[in-house]
Amino acid sequence: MPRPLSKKILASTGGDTEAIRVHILESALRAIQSEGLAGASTRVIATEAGIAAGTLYNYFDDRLQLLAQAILHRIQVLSQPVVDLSLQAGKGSVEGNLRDVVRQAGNILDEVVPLIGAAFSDSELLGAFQQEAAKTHISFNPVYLVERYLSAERELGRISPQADCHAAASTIISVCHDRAFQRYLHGGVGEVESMWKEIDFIASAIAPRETNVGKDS
Amino acid sequence: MPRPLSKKILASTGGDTEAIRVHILESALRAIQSEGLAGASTRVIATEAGIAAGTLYNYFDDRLQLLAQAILHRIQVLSQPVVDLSLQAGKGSVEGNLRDVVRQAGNILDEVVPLIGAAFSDSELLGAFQQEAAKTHISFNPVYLVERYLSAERELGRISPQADCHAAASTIISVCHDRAFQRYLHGGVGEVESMWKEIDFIASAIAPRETNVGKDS
Amino acid sequence: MPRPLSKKILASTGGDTEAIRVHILESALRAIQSEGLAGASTRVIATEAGIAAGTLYNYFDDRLQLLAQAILHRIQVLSQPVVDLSLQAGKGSVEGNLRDVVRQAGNILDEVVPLIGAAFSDSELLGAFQQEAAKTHISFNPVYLVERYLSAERELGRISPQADCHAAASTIISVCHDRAFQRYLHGGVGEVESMWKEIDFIASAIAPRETNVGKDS
Amino acid sequence: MPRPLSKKILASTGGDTEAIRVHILESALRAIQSEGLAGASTRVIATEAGIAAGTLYNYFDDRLQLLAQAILHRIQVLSQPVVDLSLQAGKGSVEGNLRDVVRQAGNILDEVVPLIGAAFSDSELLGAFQQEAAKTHISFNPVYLVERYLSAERELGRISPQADCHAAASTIISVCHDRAFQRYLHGGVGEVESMWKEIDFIASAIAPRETNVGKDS
DNA sequence: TATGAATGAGTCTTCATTCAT
DNA sequence: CATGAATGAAGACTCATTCAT
Repeated sequence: MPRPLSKKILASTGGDTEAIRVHILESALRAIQSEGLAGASTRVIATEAGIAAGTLYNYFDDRLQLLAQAILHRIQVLSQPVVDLSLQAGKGSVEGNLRDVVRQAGNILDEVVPLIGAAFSDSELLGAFQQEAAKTHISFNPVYLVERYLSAERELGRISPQADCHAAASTIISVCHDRAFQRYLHGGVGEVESMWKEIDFIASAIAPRETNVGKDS
Repeated sequence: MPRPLSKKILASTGGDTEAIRVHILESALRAIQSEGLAGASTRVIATEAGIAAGTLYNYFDDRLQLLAQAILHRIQVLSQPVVDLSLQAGKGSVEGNLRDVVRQAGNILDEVVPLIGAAFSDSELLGAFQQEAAKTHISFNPVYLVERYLSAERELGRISPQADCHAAASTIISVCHDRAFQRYLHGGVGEVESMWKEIDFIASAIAPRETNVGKDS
Repeated sequence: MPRPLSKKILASTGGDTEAIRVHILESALRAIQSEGLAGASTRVIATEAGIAAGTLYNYFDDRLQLLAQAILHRIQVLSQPVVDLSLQAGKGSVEGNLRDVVRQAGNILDEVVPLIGAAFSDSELLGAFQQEAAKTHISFNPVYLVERYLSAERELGRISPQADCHAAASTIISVCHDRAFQRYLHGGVGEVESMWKEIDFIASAIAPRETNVGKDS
Repeated sequence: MPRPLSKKILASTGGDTEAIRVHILESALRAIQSEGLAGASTRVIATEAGIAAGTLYNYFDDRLQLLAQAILHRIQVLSQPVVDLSLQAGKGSVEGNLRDVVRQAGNILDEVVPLIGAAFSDSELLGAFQQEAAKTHISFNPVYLVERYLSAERELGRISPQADCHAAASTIISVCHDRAFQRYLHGGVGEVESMWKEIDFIASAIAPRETNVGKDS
């Protein structure tokens, strides 16, 4: 017999359907993060969202779709505020800028990796995830951000003209990804610094060949 | 009706307890790979193994231990034939050798990544996995294999004396890991070639500065 | 297929939550009485109640709580109509009144003893039972009822002024308890009469020494 | 392939079939007492007995028969050493002697009651128990022991000639039984003293009417 | 005769989903 | 459009019993 959504929720969403959907997605994400994927039952999610279990089905086809969208939504939100690194070209040191982007990526990935990992365990969820991911246009590709920055620096002559900026950027991001997974797998935390040697290695690989410069002059 | 193991199984195991254990482990692995970790229920595994559900518990404490051991067993089997790359030092080209190791790692990781990834979603499984892994001596750490090879090449003068072999090896393996994850996540397959640019990039980063040297002289 | 409660049940409960709870409790009790405590599985109880197995868990935390509440509920129902024996003081004969209370207690105990006894075998159930009993206010203590009656009779001079009313009452109830246990243990039924000798014995123990007094005077 | 019983067991039983049977019964009893009736699975019993699970079935038809016999066997053993109270007639005080028997009965019942109680939970076990009990001739009936003693005292003039010795004895044993159950049900221990008032009550009921004696003299 | 691995029915419990209200 | 009680199919795990060895 209960009709209206709780006042609390109505207040925060204005009763807007899309806002409620997002509210549920965020609740589902909290459930996943606190209870684990298996523990994020519809009841837990509904409780977290402050709505009835049945109400979920007015907004989502089934639990899997809801979970997949919740994860994707969070990834999109996290990816939003990535700084346009290319603006930093010419400022500071190349190596320092790369460290900055690595640090930033690390923070994001520390949250994203468990979410992605969760999808690995359930082939149905993985399918739903891939399906939802296909619908969504993920313009955010950190590789391109970094590549654009490196290209800008190359134009400024701060890195070697022969440097393969795409390969370098791609390699950097791979290291970030891998380390985030390792941190999660081994329960390590805040060990972003363990990447510095690799980052330095890459930075030096694209650095202008000072020896040449020195020798030429 | 509780009698003998099916003739089929007895034939392939000879009734040996350890062989039956392995038979179950392999059946469990097939179940994980075809149904996903979450779908690998005790019933599915038992069916796949051709035994009764209860029989599993004569060989394993519980489902989690069984899954963890199944995954570890497969990883050990896969890691068995890893070539000692350092034997290749001095032969072929460094870049070619790295491509070989990357190809080999790619094949293994394509199978291992979904297995490891599965453990991500379930902290209990992760625990069981780490516990079982602690019992097993997994000496296989690809980073060291590659690093050893690179060091050998450095001694031979085929790569730059200043090269940070550990950072380079670590970076290579990170790229391998990341790409395996990407392949799994996006359902892509056989895209090992997409790594060549990054491998070349790393190879050139550690290459001796012959050209410069040559130019100078 | 998950819809409404069966018409039969809805008819008898009006759909009232508390009425359904009681309906389940009574079904559980029938299950215990016909199958024994160990045989009162959730499936049996659900079948007896005409509901789905899962529905039990909408009303009770777990099987043990359900069983404990079922037993307590029955005890409360049985204890309801216990006559206030002290009202009988001065009427009829003391011995006759005691026989009445013994008969009444016998009927109740014949049903209660198997229920209580059941809790003996399972320490977990015993725990659940004690926990539930703590919540419920069971004021019914037959010893005090009988003691109050005997005291009233003593005031009226119908029993000896030296009589230890509490000890007498306690002894009477002990006899009732023990006989109920014996009846249950040996499958005997309706042998309440076997107690008359003991009751007479107790009655004569507290009787005023009229004969002596008479003889003396 | 293992043929002989473990040396340990052979040593203690001499390989005698009946001795082995008793050994199993005692092991089963320990299992019941330490694990509870439900916890006394065939495997637990077999382990406790130091034999294989299947071996049980060479000595007993099924688990229920085994349990019932184990309980009965223990009860018989416990009942063995009951002192022939009638030998005490004329010595000490009647009240003191009754207290002694009550104390002795209390100790036995404290162990017997949980065993009997266990049978209450499982109607099948209760049936098996009653069946086994019927086969066995339980000559031990404490009521008769006490009655015999009281009769002896009556002959000696230490209790009233009108005393109904059977009713008194029966009442005493009932009190013992009931208190043992109460102790078990409420977890009370060593509270045998709580019975003294009732015992005194009964003792005084059968005491010679001193007042008469006094008055007559 | 003793063994103990194999069985599979059975246990309690959870949960995604539906739909009458 | 929200509710939440009802469903029943799983789920993991246990255990009495059998029988080939």
